[in-house]
Amino acid sequence: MDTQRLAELLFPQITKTPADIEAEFPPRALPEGAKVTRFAPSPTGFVHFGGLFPTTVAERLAHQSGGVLYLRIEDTDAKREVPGAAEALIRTLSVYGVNFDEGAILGEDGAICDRGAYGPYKQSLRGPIYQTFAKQLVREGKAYPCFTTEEELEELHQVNKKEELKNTDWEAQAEARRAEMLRRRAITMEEVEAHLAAGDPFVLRILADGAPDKKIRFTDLVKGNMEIPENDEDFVLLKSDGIPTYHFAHAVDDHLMGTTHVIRGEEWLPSLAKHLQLFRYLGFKTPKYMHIAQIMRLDEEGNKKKLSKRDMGANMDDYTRLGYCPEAVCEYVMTLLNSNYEEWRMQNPDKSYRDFPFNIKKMSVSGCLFDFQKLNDVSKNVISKMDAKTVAERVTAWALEFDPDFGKCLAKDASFAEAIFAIGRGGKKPRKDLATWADAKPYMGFFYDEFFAPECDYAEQYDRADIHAILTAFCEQYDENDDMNAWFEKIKAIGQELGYTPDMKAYKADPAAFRGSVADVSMFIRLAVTGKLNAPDLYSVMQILGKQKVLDRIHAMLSAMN
RNA sequence: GGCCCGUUGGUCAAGCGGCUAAGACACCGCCCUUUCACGGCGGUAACGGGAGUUCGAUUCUCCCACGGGUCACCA
Repeated sequence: MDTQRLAELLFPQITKTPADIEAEFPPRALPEGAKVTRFAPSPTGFVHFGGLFPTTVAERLAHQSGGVLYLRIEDTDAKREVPGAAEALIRTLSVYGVNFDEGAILGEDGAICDRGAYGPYKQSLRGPIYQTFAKQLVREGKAYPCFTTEEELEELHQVNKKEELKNTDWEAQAEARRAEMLRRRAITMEEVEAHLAAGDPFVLRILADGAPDKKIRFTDLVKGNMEIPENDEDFVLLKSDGIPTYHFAHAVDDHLMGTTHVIRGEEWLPSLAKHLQLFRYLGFKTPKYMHIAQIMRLDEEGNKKKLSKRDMGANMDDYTRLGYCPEAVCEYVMTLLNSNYEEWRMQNPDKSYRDFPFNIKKMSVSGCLFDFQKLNDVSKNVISKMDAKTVAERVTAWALEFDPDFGKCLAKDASFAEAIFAIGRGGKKPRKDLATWADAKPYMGFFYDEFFAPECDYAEQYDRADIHAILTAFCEQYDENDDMNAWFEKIKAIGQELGYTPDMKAYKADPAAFRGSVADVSMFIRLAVTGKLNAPDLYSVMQILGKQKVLDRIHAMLSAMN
């Protein structure tokens, strides 16, 4: 077959050569060791937690090494494309600290535009570039056109659609494919001309030179050394619309754009042989690869499964809605990404995670289970370090969107809200009771009459008359200007008169010797004032609430008891 | 089913031929404490199984089991 002629027949419109293209994409001038990484999403949906993972690695590696992080949109599948998805992707990533130096970025008008010298960064706009390399491959006899229609292929792969495939089906299918491949390869120039004359669409397939029983030795930066079988499948390079498949676009773009490290999920490992083959065919230097373990979830049977779109915690918007702050999510991601991160964090409690020396060697090879409990713990620590003003503002902002009734209460008086969140904040041992912004209402909602709802009654064992007497006495003696000590001394004294000891040690040693303790007295008052058995420091609560409201609530309790 | 990857406590994990097998989360107990939270102390809990290499295997090799991923004109 005259491959030179075939190339011209197939791609008459392509006049450039690969060398011309190469000249348009000169190597990057970067310092030694600088890494060029990328995020290359297909605009088919939202950002997935599993996607944030490799992306964070790419971001850290690039920016930590003085390199470049760029974004390339892999919109090679028009059928699946979701309008606006790319824009949303970029915005979400930005929230989680991933910002791009180059590529398809968001302009001031909110639309996507290119920045950088290696564009266009949308693959759908790079058709001629791919075709130039495709033409070259045809010329060299490394690729050929295939006129098999989608329907025919469908028929061939029909068995594949069924979940419960039997052994024999797989074998039969593989056999059928091999036969089909040979048939396709045997296409003659006459047949090609006839098809072309008839206007038949075709795909361009690679002419695979691999033997599956031969292995390629390969080193993945995360997975280490491995042996993978050579590729013998004539996979598609260009689809019938002239747009490349992922495999082809990956090789061409990552080469031209100067990617040094390809960071992606381990689900790509099985097609690695294809990529290696392509880089070799095209004469490109292969980048370094990092295949990152997947995040898993537990299914009904208790087995691990890849975290999928529909799972709670997959969509990054879930975290926003649940009230997790991005800093906490990033922090959690870092703990999963590098096993020594938590240790570093303990030694550097106030540094940004960006100061952490990210280390590829400290990455896990196996997939981990998503753990909300751990996220919550991480989040509590993150929030406990924020000042009251920040917490108040962010809780308010969150509530305004997801819990408007509560949000409006908070927004009404910002300094009041700030005072609420200042309780127990700061100092060496700050309260850690907020894992999410949504936790604020159950903890602090009682400050607002709208959400003040005494949630339980006094336990049976307490004498109603005692409670009544204590509350009444407290009302009589309460002085807003007392300091905490004086305030508490009064409470102790009130209790003691009725046989409620202020000496907790004595009480614990022999509870039967007393009617109760000052803990019980405090509880009576706390329940009346906050409506809850558990609340932040009662003295602070009263100071913030103000004398009138404190007395009102206690009086309300008193009359409710009658 | 083929191929590839993986397997240390409930979870995340350190370990890289010799250790009483770290640490964190969760859980339990104690202490601190007017409740809760915080903090402190302590506890329960692990090398999937079998061969081999070796004086010695969690660590190296092989086999098995289990789990995951993948087998498109999707990425």
